[in-house]
Amino acid sequence: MRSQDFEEMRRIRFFRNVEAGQVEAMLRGAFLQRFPAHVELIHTGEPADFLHVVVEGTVEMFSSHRDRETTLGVASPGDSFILAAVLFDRPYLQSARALVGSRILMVPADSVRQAFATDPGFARVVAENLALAYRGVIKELKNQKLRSGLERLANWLLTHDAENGSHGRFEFPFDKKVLAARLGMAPEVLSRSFAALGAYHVVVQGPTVVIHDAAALRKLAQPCATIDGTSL
Amino acid sequence: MRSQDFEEMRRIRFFRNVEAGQVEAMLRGAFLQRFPAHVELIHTGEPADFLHVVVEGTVEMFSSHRDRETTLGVASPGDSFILAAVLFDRPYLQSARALVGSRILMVPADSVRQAFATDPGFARVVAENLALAYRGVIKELKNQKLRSGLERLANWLLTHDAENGSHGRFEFPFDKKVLAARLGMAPEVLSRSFAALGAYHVVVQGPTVVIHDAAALRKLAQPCATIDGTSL
DNA sequence: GATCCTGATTGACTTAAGTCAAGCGAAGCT
DNA sequence: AGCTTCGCTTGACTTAAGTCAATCAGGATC
Repeated sequence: MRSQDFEEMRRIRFFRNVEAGQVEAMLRGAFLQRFPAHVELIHTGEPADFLHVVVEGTVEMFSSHRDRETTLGVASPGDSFILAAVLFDRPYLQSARALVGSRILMVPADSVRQAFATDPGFARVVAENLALAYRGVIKELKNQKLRSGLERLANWLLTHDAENGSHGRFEFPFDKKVLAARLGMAPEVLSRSFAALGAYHVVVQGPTVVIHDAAALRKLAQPCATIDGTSL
Repeated sequence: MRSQDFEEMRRIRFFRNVEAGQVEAMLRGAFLQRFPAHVELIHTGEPADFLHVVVEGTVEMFSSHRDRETTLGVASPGDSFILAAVLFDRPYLQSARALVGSRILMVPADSVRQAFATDPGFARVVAENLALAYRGVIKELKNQKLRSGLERLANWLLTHDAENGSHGRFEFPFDKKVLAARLGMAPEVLSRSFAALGAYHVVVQGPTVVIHDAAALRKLAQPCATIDGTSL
């Protein structure tokens, strides 16, 4: 890794509140790698060799079983993934692929475990990350089991709009079929769901969405802090 | 808490590998409480006042939204719950109710946060618990999104049998309607699924199940280490 | 420009799962 | 005993979602 990269890495969310010495120790053996779109970074079942942190780009976490595949989440810059597997030396439960060209920081598992064992501050950061990740998955599970496809879509639109300035209009950050997998439905069902949202004054024109009546959409979506809250 | 209880609590899985002094500090302000069956211990959305640890009994973790309700997991003796919420002072994402009369250790959230901040050993234990919990939910989410109801049931039967000595025969540890919620299906669907498993030589007689042909059931279930593995 | 892609949409149909209602049977009560 | 209650099952039906196939639109390529 080049020296100007060090500075950039140290600003990453994941390394905030971690002792400078520990960060450097972890970065020493680390790689900063560029992956083209659609490339698979890690594969379910393999041993956890590196902790991955998204520096730039978007990474889809997914998993397959038999002939089915589903998306479990999408990682954005600043997010780490497969931390739990790395820490306790377990096989990955998820696969990851770059959705667009991405820069990924790869920290050797040993360094992470070393830092975790010796630096209580880092252990705290790790626990916080795990707690947040855990709560995120719980929410996703509730989202999945307690809502219909249309409701999940409506809520996704609302939270995505809120995360992007609440203009009531935005572009899709990835292909609609990725969104479909993300929401746990077939692409065709997503199409039909968009059509159904016409009744709630949501208009989809190619890659852009306009929410003309947020109140109506919210009435359908019934957002809930213990499922959607991006903050809690 | 009585003094003979202290000894019992210190043997709990959750307190293994934690400094004796820290354990005592946490237990000092703790309650050991008995809850009758069907009583709700905590409720979604409330602030996290106590860390709960199951000493005896079984606790169902669930959540409701609109007019729907679903079971997110079942905690057995030795399991703690809502650790993530307690640690970072967030509202509960799940509700909990006793399935049978249960003894629950309740540790004040402050004590837990205190121990987490001061004892690196405890922080490590906490991170391990969170990592395990996280991986558990990821598996549950995959189970939910990648398998049909019948497949989920088949796998539940296999793992439950394995956890109870692999005799190919066991009694249900809770009502079938709880199992149905656990598996994410209506009770009626569970009934029909049991009927459908007749073709695989699974016989259900009231509260007992007999698996006559584990190989056939396994062929249907297609168990997978990255979904079912109780160990990984 | 013509051609290929790939992603998205639409229609017709199948399948999985939920719902409603009725009936059964064991546990518990008076 | 007679009764109720509750959990479970079964049947008939509805609804949500998946599947298959055809079509269309926009970008790339040559």
